[in-house]
Amino acid sequence: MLRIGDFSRLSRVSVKALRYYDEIGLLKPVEVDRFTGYRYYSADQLPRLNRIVVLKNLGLSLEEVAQLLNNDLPVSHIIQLLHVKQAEVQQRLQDEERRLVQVEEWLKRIGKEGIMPAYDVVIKKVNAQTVASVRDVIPAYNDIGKLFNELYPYLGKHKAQLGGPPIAIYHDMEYRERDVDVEVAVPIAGSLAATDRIKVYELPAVEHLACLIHQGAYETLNESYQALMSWVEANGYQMTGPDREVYLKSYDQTNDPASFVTELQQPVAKK
Amino acid sequence: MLRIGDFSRLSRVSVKALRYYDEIGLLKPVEVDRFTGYRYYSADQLPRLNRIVVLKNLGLSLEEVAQLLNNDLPVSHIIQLLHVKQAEVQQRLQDEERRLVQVEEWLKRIGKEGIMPAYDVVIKKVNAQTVASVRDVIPAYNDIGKLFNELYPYLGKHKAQLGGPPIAIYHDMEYRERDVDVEVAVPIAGSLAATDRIKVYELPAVEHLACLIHQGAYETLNESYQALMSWVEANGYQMTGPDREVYLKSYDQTNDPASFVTELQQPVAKK
DNA sequence: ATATAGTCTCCCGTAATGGGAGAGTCAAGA
DNA sequence: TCTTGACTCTCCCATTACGGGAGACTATAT
Repeated sequence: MLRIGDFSRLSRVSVKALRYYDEIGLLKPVEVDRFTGYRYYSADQLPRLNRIVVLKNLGLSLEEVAQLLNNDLPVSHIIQLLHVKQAEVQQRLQDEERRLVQVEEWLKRIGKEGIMPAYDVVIKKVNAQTVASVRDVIPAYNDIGKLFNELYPYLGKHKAQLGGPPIAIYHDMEYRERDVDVEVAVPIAGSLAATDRIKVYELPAVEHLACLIHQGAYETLNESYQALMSWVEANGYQMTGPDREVYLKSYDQTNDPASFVTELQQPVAKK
Repeated sequence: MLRIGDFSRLSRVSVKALRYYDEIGLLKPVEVDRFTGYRYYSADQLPRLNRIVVLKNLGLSLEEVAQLLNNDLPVSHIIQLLHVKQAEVQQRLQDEERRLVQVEEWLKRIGKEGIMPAYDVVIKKVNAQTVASVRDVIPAYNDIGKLFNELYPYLGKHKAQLGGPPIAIYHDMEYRERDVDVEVAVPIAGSLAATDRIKVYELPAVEHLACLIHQGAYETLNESYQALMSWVEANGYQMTGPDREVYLKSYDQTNDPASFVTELQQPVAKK
């Protein structure tokens, strides 16, 4: 009979952990003194404890370890659990790899620029949402306001319930100075009648959207676009669809273009 | 001004998380209604929130994120922190890789044998310990008892305090049927006079010891040895020193050889 | 008898939220 | 104006696998 300290030394498992395993019923001492509460273990219990340690290192929770050890499950079930664990480990492995790339990217950026980077790119997912939209080829970017001026009065007239900030979608696959194919859309709740010019439909969900918040006037948007594109490049993504601008803070909330807030969104996929 | 739900939708950060960030002072709403407690955010806060998300994804704790964002630390400090994080990520990456190998090993074993594996190998570290030992070349394994019979009476006579179970160290680098160079040792606490035959010295620590618990009579030890060696092979280790047997439960505690418990220990290093 | 080392239970803390209760608030429709 | 439903608030508990520490008791050696 071994006292907990001796058993701990033999097994290299801490006393605290042993008491915890006792508490959750994973490994009970062969004997507990009814008067003093002292736990007494036997060397015979070392194999079980070793197995606990090994399974834990495999990434199983103690609850899963207990399942594997207590019932004698069918082997198929065990294999299944291990396959699940394998997938989890692979997932975490990928996560860590991505993390490593990104830490290195930061180190590179900060080393080059000598200051904290000025922008951050986040990968998001957006759900499908019903929108009312107008799409047209306009002479220049600045004419985008006209499309909104077409859309908003219509929404007001039909008392549509707005469901979020307005969005612009640039359908050209490359950059254009003029004759820009652009769609402006506003999320709406409920239903709304469409017209020739104004479509109402469900904007599909996008799984991976590289997003960057642009602060300031629209004249400096191109810098932010460049930053976004180079991030996409550097992080091993490729662009998979038309990019969007979400007007989070614009003329409707402030008159100072310097305080505008716009989110640039670029659908991407891992290369 | 955005209510927390709107801000949550725009940022894709949960309301719970936003409230938590508020609580720990990481991102406070621009305004909190003094009567209702409602939090009001501004779109201007999205860049900061994005940065929080990005740094969190890099593996920083929220406390570290707060440090980076609140003080304007010297850039060198930031770089240093990132290097630390880089090392951590690499460590976790390695851990996961090892884990993956081991999960696959288990799947292979369980697939081949059709049942739960019968043994487990654990990597341990042992500290240095003072031992009293006798080393000799004995005709056969069975004669090992004679060495103990030489050692134990001496320890008893000098009232030595025993510090753990007895150990045998096999100094031959390869397996031998006869003329085995073996050392038997017993950890002791305090000091003890040595003799010609009985040495007292500090058995050095070993960083990586592949350990397997053998249950049963010593006649079947060789099977366990084979299991241990093939595990070492399969997991990319190599043997780096003489192996040991630790007699956790033996004649001194039971008369039934079938209930003996012995730990086989093989010093190893990663290949 | 005493000193020392070991053990017991109980309670708190971790990191970053998620879940839920119960109460109050906001905006829109009838 | 009232109601309804969607939001929001605070507070409390739970998660994982223990580690730290307090205060009390126990075992063993001198």
